[in-house]
Amino acid sequence: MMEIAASPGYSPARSITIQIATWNVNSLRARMSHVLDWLRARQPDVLLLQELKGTEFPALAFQELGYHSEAVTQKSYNGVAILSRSPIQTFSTALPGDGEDSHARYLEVETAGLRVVNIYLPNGNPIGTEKFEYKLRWMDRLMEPMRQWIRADLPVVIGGDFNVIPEDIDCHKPESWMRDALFQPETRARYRAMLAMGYVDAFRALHPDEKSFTFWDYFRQAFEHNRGIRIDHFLLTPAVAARLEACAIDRSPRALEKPSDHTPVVLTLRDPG
DNA sequence: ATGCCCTGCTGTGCAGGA
Repeated sequence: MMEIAASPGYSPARSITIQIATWNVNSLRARMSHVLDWLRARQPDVLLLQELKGTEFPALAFQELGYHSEAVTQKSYNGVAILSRSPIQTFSTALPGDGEDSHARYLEVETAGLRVVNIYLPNGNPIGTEKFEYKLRWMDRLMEPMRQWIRADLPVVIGGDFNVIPEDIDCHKPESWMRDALFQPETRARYRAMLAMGYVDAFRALHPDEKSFTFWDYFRQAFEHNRGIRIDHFLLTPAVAARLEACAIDRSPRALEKPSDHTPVVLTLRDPG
């Protein structure tokens, strides 16, 4: 549902915006209190969740906060969900192109007047294995519908955990990631190919020189030292990019006790027209 | 070069994450 943007302290021209957030929670069961607290505080119109890590999905708890929801789950691993204040029409619960692929990593819906695609792109580590090949094939498969959405000039928001460090600026220390699947030339070339199609990286478009991260590993006080990477992204088709108002990383949940290793990214879009 | 830390599982250490 659209809402009047809060504007404490001053009164700009009335602007109607919609906020869409993405958050890899690294187990929904372990992070449920964080998610509920954050929803109450931020009240995004839409929230994309990744790494649910279980088959249970507490739709009722989200409904009590005013959210419709749709989830794609599997035992132990992966899992994605979309919450929305508006009704949700589900288009697809699996990425096309491989009938053998049973991972819960893709959810495509229509809500709030947008096509919203939630992805949990494969990690791909270690390189030189089937896991890395799976990641590259998954990216190739994703690019097929992405081309169609561009051709059809659809208003599409693709958000989620891409497991891609796009450029050097997106990590604290590039040398540390040289042998990692998230930073391989093949991985980054595919991400760049998505941008070349016409997709806009919402955060980077608004903050061309900002070194900000969405993930800090649990080791060696990485968050405290801000040794992180930017791997949670929003890619927008041109029709949506024209409405781009803001894209912000909310570091606060990462500082809580027992946090996810990722923190939310919040996209703000202006009203169409 | 590796582990660090965290999660789920029917486990009592492992796989997977990034």
